[in-house]
Amino acid sequence: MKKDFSTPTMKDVAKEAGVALGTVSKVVNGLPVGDSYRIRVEAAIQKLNYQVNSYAQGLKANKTYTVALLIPNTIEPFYASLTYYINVALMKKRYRMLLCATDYDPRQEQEYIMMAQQNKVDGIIGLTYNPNLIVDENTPFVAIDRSMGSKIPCVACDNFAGGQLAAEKLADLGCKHVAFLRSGSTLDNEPNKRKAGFETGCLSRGLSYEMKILNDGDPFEEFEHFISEHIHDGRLSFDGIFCVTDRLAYHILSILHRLQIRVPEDVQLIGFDGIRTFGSIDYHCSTIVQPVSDMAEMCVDLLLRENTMAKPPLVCLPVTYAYGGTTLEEKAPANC
Amino acid sequence: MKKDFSTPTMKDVAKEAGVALGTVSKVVNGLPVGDSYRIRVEAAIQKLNYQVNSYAQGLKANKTYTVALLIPNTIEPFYASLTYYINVALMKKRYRMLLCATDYDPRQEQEYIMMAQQNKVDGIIGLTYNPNLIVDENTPFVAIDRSMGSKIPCVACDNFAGGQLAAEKLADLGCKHVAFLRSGSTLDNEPNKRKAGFETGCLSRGLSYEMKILNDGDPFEEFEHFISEHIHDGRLSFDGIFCVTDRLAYHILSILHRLQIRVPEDVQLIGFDGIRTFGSIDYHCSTIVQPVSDMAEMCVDLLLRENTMAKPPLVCLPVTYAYGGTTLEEKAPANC
DNA sequence: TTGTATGCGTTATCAT
DNA sequence: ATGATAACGCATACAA
Repeated sequence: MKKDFSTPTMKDVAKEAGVALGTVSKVVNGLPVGDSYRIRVEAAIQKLNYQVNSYAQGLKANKTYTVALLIPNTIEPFYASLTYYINVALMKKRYRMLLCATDYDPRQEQEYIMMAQQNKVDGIIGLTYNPNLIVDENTPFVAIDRSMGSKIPCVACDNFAGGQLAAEKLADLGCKHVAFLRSGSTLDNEPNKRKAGFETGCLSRGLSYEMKILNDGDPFEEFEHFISEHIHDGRLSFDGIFCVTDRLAYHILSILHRLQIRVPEDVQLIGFDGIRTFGSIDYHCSTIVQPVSDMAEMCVDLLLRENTMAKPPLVCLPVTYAYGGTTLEEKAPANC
Repeated sequence: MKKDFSTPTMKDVAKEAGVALGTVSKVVNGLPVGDSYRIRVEAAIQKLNYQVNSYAQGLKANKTYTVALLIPNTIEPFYASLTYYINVALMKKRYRMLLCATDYDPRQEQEYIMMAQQNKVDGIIGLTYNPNLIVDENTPFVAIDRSMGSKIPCVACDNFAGGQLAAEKLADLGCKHVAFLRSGSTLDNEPNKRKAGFETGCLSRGLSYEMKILNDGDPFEEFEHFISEHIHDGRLSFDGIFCVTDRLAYHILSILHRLQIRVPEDVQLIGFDGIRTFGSIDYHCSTIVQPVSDMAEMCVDLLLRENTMAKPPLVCLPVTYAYGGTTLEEKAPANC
């Protein structure tokens, strides 16, 4: 019994064109071939609707033009945006992307890494939460937002400068006493530098500040308690807040509304991340903007760079400030 | 010259364990093997850190356990959510996902399809905008939100019922004269049924309505004109609006704010999609909720279903209504 | 220049 | 039950 319904192979093309197998391979790969042969082969390819089998290619060449992306999910705007831009950056270089949504689960992260290795990916880009990931020595790896040792490059925005910038902005906009709010992973990662940057900025501008830091398990309600405690005679005792993410800022905003504190009149609010899901019209809050597209390109560049020696252990990309309605401003930027 | 730094193969394991190649294969695949052999092989696998090569498997078996997802991007909440849940549904069945962000570009869509076919994917799930996609007959395909002929199943939410539900909700909440606003692709797709459903709902409830429909190229500002034109003596001439997406609702909301129209006091607003990126605390507007997770599961089920005959041409999944602050409500649902 | 033969890592069909 | 061998589709070194 012969294969019949299956997709055509090079052998079929060769037979159809009346040439040898190697000749077809050369035509497909753009290697020099006599014109008369080339034409016949191309005609046969058209006729049979032939497409190369990347699996056979990959097996032979030990290269798959495939990269795995490990990311908690694609729903939170920062992850969603990163995923998109990394996909675009890979596509530009004609690489395919294996998406691995890990749900912050260290076990799933490890499982996906093994899957990727079995799939012989040419590299892995990972924003992960497992501190002891086991990843094969000869599978290139680029980490986002977390240092995983000097052999693995880490790409992040300049989180420290971002915190500093937030403090300076609040000072510029007239704040005197501010608060720093943080929740999220206590894992040793780059975004944690936002706090140190903010403190540095406050000190250099003579801003006094307090901090409320929630650890992983803590209930979000604690932020509401914290804010309530700082209301005396209907007035909030600080006039500026820096939230470690836009997500948190969004949450704080709803608390403030509920407590009848006006933003930005009574208190100004700055978040961090700066993703605008619907283009320029869409913002929750003023924010420190991560250069997501640049970070994505950098990840891909570093990952696919041949020269292993030229891979720096940490790359910090510059952040910017963007107005978003929760700070006072000379004037709001034009919409649309 | 021998391979040396490359990853170990079955042959290496066989040599290490002192058994034949076939025996290793059996152990790896869980086929019956003598216990003494099994133990030696497993030890060798451990020692060498062996992992199967899915590319060799795929070549042999003509099955790759890989599915491609074609989606415009992963940034807009509905697409982001769909991507995530499809990834989860695939993972459950131990399938890998090739992410293809197409940017609404018909050419990229076609390119990605060819790439997927060369990659010998076991199937393709696509939310596409190219009406003449060429896709190989023997590559299973499931479409989202767009019918592509009776041979290709289409998965969507019940868009007609959703439009109807929106009209009924507005009627229940006291509206008398409402508006339908729409922008987006004019391509013949399932979401376009929202309009017909809404009209049907209005008629059955005796609601009068007007419509403003923007075509692909039209500037968004037209919505602002439309609304301005319907303000007389500071009052809007309709008391309810149904927007064809949450994205549009969000935009309309900011226009209404600018025009000093209060929501929901002066006019109630219902959108469509219902993605909450930050969990339950996060909403822009009241909305008709698509069952994204169910849609994702359905796509995967249909795609991987062996029995080709059992694939219905169109599957519509039920929608629900969710309060989100832009409609009057008996009381807001408890947060958290 | 074109054709032939071998091997990539695996699975499956054979004998043993 | 285990070991040898062919085949999957392609690329390439080598022979013609």
